This record gives sequence, structure tokens and C-alpha cells, in this order.
Amino acid sequence: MRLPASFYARPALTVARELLGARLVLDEGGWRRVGRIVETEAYVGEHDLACHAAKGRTSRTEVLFGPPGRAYVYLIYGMYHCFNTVTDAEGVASAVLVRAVEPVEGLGPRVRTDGPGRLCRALGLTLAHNRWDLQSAQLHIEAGPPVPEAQVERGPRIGVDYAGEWALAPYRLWLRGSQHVSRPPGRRRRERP
DNA sequence: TTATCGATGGTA
DNA sequence: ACCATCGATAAA
Repeated sequence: MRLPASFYARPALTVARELLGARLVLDEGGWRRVGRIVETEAYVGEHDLACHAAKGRTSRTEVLFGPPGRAYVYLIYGMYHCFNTVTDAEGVASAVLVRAVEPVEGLGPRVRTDGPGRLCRALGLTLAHNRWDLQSAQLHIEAGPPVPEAQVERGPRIGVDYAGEWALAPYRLWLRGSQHVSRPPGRRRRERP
């Protein structure tokens, strides 16, 4: 079932939680690729200094102020892309960054999709998809089996140290134990079989 | 294993 | 100048 616009019309933190376990689908050029979302980050509004919308309304951030359920894709460090879903009511400039997926379909089982840049590279998401409606046949997100609360871990967002206290807010969510999370807290040593 | 560094281009 | 990253390399 394709997630409806009403799904995204809620606070970013709620959407970030509910997106865990859902399936990101890009079906384009006769190539359907699907990834199960295992890591997200919420950017909750203009007052959130880590949110791009904190810079105000510009051509780049305009989409964040628009209706929920659209894609916000931007270029980072000149060579990678990051994929977000616009959330909350129109006029509330918030979004959820999808930081990692697990390959499900159309991707080699070995391709790395842990990390916002890697998953966009693997799926082929680029600036060309910016502002797309997530109800489109080519790009949307499908509901997955419910994820129990015990499987959800939370921590500070990655790479937003410039945001002061906002960098400490536990707005990063991920599936406990997933091998496809970008920065698992306890993977320094692998279990011995 | 962790730490450091450079690539590369849109945005302001 | 800055940047919601990544991969190569070095050090240990």
C-alpha cells in the first residue's frame, strides 16, 4: 500500500518513526528498485537550526514550506545527494532525511545503501527528483510490516555539529541491529560464530 | 581499529 | 565560504 499524503502531514519526528520499515520505491526507466528504510532523521522546522529551512525561504528551501508528501533532494559536497520527504502541514518547513535502506529489489544484495549519499547513488536519486510528488508511480513509499517500539533506537543526528544544542536532540532513528544502518553504535567488533 | 583529508559543485 | 558525505590512506 502506497503511503498517502496524509501520512506525511504529521510532525517530522512522527513520520521519521513511522517510515522505519517502509519501502522506498523508485520505478523509472523500466527498472524498479526498492529499499527498506532502516534509518531516518527528523528536521522539525525553521526553529531547528540543523534544518535547512532555518536559513529562511529560498529557492532551495521553498519545497520544505510547501505541501507534505513531496521529495526534497539536494546535492551535498558537490558529489552526493540526500533524499528527504517533506512533512507536517503546508507552511511548516520540516522534513525527514532517509539515511539508510536495506536492498530489497532491483539492487544487488551487496550494493551499499548505508548512508544518505550511498542510498541515493544506489537507487539513482538525483536533483532531477527534487520536488517530486511521492504519490507518483515512479517515486513513492510503501507501507511495510509494523516495527515494534523495542526495535527503534534513537540518538543525535549526524553531521550537524554547527547547529549547537539542536545537534544533541535525539532526532536520528534506526532499526536496532540492522546491518544496513550508516553508523551502528556497537559494530566495532563482530560476533564470533 | 580509529583518524584525517580531499574531492567537487549548488547555494547564498 | 559553507556543506544533513564518502572513500582512500595513514597510523597503530
